[in-house]
Amino acid sequence: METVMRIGELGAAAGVDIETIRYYEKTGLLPDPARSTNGYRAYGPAHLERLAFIRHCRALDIPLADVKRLLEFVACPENDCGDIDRLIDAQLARVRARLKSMQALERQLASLRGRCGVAHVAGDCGILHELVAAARGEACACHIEGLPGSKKAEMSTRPSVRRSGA
Amino acid sequence: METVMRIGELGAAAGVDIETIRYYEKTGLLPDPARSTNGYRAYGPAHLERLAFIRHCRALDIPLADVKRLLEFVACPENDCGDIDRLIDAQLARVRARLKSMQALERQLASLRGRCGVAHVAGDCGILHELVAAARGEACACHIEGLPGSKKAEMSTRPSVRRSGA
DNA sequence: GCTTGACTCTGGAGTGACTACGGGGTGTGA
DNA sequence: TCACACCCCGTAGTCACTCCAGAGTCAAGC
Ligand SMILES: [Zn+2]
Ligand SMILES: [Zn+2]
Ligand SMILES: [Zn+2]
Ligand SMILES: [Zn+2]
Repeated sequence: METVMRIGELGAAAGVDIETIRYYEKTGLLPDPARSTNGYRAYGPAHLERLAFIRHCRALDIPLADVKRLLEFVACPENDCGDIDRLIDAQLARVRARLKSMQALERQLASLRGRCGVAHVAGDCGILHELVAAARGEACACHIEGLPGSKKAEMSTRPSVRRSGA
Repeated sequence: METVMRIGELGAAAGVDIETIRYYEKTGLLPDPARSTNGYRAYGPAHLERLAFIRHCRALDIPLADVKRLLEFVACPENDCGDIDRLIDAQLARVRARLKSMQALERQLASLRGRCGVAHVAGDCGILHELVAAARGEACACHIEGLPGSKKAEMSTRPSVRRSGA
């Protein structure tokens, strides 16, 4: 059985949009595939595996630059693995920082949502009132003026990993 | 007391980068301020309040388009507040979805990090092995092929709200 | 008077990871 | 022959900033 795929088949097999595959190729994450006589990309199982690896790393929110480095480790297994550890550590730290601020966010939004009673005019909406009041500096940490060490956790990029169709 | 600020003062007062302020102006979130004779922007306290409102909403990860809508409600308090509720509900749903996938991410990454033992060659690194194995489809939900309802929670944009210097 | 430095102005480009589009070529079943 | 699905390429758009170059403005110091 010859497992030669065109881009659409590869995309369907991996659950990845074709445009994304071409993007990975353009940015050097996927090697340039062979071409059929008509110019269509011709992929083999190795491409599928590599693409799945990339998508799995992306599902872990690992940035493409780091995925590239991981792929180099896969290609060169004789390299030192300390860098892999550090990479995953950094990723974990990023995710934990985001997680923490997400939790704070969730709490704030949940309490905010509870502020809207029966009022139906925006001028009487508790949500809007709360937002305006908070912006004035009451009970909010997002815009304290003279605070020295008031850095928020950085948020980095979004993973998203959405698949188009089954 | 005349509280007329130049852009740098406004930025310092609100803890916002000047570039960000100009960006908000360009995109219509902040109204075009008056200009001094030398062409410098001249802001008043209303601008500061509006900017703080925007930053507070951004700290809640509310996208700028929605912030714009909220500002319209502030300007027109006679409008129906149902839209505010729905907006906050949607935001809360987004945040909760992200939170959930962040938690899953944290678990996956934490277990992944534990995979690296004493090995110092990438070829023997448990992390890399696990990543490759997971990409092949073992024990991972990120790239199941025939699953019908396998949509991942969408991740939307990042807030970041970082302040430059106190 | 001249220089230095801090501040401001403008328009434009870059970031990450896609996503969408326009204008065309290819291949197959009716 | 025609419709339609698939493929090609290059470019531009998304979001919320962030950075830059090149120029103008202003007060203080010498
Ligand atoms: Zn996976
Ligand atoms: Zn309400
Ligand atoms: Zn706030
Ligand atoms: Zn290791």
